[in-house]
Amino acid sequence: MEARARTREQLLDAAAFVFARKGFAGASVEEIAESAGYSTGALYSNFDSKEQLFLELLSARRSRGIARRTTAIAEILNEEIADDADPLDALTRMFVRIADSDSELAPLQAEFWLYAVRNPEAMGVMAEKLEEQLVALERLVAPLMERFGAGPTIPPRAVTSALLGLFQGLVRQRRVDPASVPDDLFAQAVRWLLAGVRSNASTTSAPPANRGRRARGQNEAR
Amino acid sequence: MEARARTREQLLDAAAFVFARKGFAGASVEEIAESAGYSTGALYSNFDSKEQLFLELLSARRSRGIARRTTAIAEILNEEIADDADPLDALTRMFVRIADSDSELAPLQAEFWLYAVRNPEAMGVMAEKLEEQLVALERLVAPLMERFGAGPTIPPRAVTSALLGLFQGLVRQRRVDPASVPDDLFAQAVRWLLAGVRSNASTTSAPPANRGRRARGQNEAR
DNA sequence: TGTACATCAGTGAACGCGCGTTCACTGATGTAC
DNA sequence: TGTACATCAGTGAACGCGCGTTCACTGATGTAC
Repeated sequence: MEARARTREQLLDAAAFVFARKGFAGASVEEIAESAGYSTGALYSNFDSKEQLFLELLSARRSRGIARRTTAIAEILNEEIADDADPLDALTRMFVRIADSDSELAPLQAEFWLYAVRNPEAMGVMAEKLEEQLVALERLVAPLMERFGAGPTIPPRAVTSALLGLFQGLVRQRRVDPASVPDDLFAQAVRWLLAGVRSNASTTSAPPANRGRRARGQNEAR
Repeated sequence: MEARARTREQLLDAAAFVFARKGFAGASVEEIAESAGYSTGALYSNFDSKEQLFLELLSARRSRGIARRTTAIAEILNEEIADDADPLDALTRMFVRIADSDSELAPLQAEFWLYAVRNPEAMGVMAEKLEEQLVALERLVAPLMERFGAGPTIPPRAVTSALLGLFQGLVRQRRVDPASVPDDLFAQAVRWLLAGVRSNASTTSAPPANRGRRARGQNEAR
């Protein structure tokens, strides 16, 4: 690799680390440069500004991370299926790993999200990355749905969105209080979700009346 | 109300607003004080530091917001039940309202979360607030579970945690790309979850084998 | 009722520090002959 | 192969700005007599 390109990569690595730990506003370019082993001048020789460095991280790096995690999940899932084991046990391991050991991912993602909420011109890139992630995940979720016998009327995309939201929400919650989100809660919730999808509680979803129901419109004056 | 206490409240209101829009590090005390109609000195006459003001917001204000939202949900739910309508339609409205119109809640919450992740001494307070919210929500979820016929082995607390995670995850996702999280996705997912909980896919959860399964341990050498 | 004084919430200018950014410079590497 | 020069990635001190915090002060309000 060209020397210059390697410097850039090192600066990006350091930036990801420092931004995750201190936040966009809290991180100083000096700390980033120093942590990469360079001077602040080197940073400005490779990037226009602190802001551009941050955005570069979002637009050029996120895709790589998404792809890496998706293939990792796919591998584990396939392995379990080949072993004829419960494929959802794999999700528990994945969940615990991302939630606990990759401790920089969630803060950095929160930082990106806040930046995009506050700087709408960056929201487009953010939406692209989300789309990328949803497309990648859908390729894993669709077969799972079929395997679990979901009704053909259920759009895999909606289920994928829900799963991603559930995952990210639980990861954050686990950081606050691990006890409130036990290791297997995510997989457990996925089981419930898939079972629900299978039983197809689509649009009707009348609650199973466990006591006499009055006909609509007969209720007394409000 | 005492004049001093009112000043404090106004400063706290302004702080919530500015912190939500600029973040903890990005907000300036001058902007907060000015936005409340006071001088920066007034702010320091009421709070020890920018940090303490922020923490005051977390520890003294969050509870109020949680209680307010919980009772609002409870009211709507009860109303729908009294009308004998689908109680989950209410959730759709609630979801859309909090996600779209209360646009400061999610960023401020993300800001608190990031602060706590970075300053572990504040994590305790954060966990207390989460606990408070889970307890409040559980009182709404447990009856719903019963109504939907959940197996008695399913702990309401786990379902509540999952629902809160799902909700918060989808709110954030919706900010990035509203199209990926349609209005009724949250309620839809809740339906799936509750239907799954009813069918009780608890610990066993063997996937419905749609082809011959080999006995465990018979698989060829790895 | 009126006067003198005490209290204290809020003012706003001043301070000093840390930051993002700039830029004249260095020195290693490559190229021309 | 050796020499002179060009290029350019990276240096690091300097600049100026905005910020959090301080503090001597003001002036409205309440109290004592």
